[in-house]
Amino acid sequence: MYQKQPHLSGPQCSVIQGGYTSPASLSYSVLSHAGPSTAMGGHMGVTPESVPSSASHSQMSQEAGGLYCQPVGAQGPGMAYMAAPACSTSTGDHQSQQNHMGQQDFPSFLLPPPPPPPPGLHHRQQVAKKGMNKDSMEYRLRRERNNVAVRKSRDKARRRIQLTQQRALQLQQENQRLQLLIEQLTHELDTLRHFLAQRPLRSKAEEESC
Amino acid sequence: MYQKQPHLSGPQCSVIQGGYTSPASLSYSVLSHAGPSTAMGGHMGVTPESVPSSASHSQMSQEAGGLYCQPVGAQGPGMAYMAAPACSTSTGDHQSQQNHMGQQDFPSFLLPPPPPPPPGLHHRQQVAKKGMNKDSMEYRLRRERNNVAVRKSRDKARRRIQLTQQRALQLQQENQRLQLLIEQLTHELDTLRHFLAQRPLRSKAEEESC
DNA sequence: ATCCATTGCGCAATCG
DNA sequence: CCGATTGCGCAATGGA
Repeated sequence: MYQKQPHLSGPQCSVIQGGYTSPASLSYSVLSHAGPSTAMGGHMGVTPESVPSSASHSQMSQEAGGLYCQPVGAQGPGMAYMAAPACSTSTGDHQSQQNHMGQQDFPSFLLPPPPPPPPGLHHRQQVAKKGMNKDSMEYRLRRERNNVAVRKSRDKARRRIQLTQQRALQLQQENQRLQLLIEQLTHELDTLRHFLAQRPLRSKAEEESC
Repeated sequence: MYQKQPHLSGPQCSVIQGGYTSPASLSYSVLSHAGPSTAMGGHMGVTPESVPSSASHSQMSQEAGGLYCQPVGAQGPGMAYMAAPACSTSTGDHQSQQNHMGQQDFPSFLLPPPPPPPPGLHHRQQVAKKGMNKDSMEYRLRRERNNVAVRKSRDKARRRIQLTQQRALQLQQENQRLQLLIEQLTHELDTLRHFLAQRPLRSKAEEESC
């Protein structure tokens, strides 16, 4: 049932273009995170399901990308929309960050601008990752492979969740069954005990005395 | 612990820019969908969890966006990478589709080029949605609200899944407990029965006969 | 008609 | 280096 198309609004050209926004966005702004349910803490230690093995991870990845170069005088509190057209070139796009909320409690420039060089990582690799050309064949191959992996992983997760759900249901039914059986047995036992109570023990010796 | 920043590869300007790709992408190409687990059908009728109320939805949204204007002579089988730079303007971006795989079993142009006008939808609304300026304040507000809702919904789902998991565990333990109790009762009952079997019923009449 | 809730998807970071 | 996970934002859609 795949290969469905929603609308296809714009020009529908056939380009990769890969424009994106994820690596940025302050996310969880005052307005957002403090709001909903358990408020803070959110999806912290909440493992998605039984999660066969991994259960810790880091749950942090691309959060505040646009932390730097924040308009010092952000808009009013609660929202920091900026009508800037675009600062990165067509190739260097992505990471456009929504910069929700806008201002932190403290100037964000104080944070370490360049990621502190983690020991053990080859500079080459870093550059290779960061300088990766979005139009490169290798990049697209990587993306496609990852997309496949993601879909697979999510299907798996869905199945796992569904199984857990079914198991819970079956266990509940089994529980009812067992509880009923226990009631039955208990009743039977009571009856038997009552029956015996009415006829005190009568040993063979006693019987002989008759 | 939010407000973390990953790397900030590019220029890190503070723009919304909203470049994105989702609405397109053929997705689930020969290579992808046929591959993983249950292959086709995938996450079809698999409700994420117990899903309090909604359980049908349509599970289809933006799948084959770049179906049209596919390069007739796609690359080889298995991958359809295209090194096109970008075709949409900075404002009309998003929906760039990866057009994985490339060619369908049949020329995709045969599909209805313009989305068939769904009866019941006002043209105004369509335009309002599709022509939405990515730089508009309203758009950003909508996006941010939705992002908040999405985070909330996902937190909820995580909690629900976790609860189901816990419930299954508790039920399993309860089951063991009940099963043990049943064994006990059954044994006791057997003992009692055996005891009675060895002393045939003795009515009062019989007793009097002694 | 507007708003929130869900859901599938692709991206990037990270884990194994 | 590669696949598996995971958090995130986007867009479509369901539902009130």
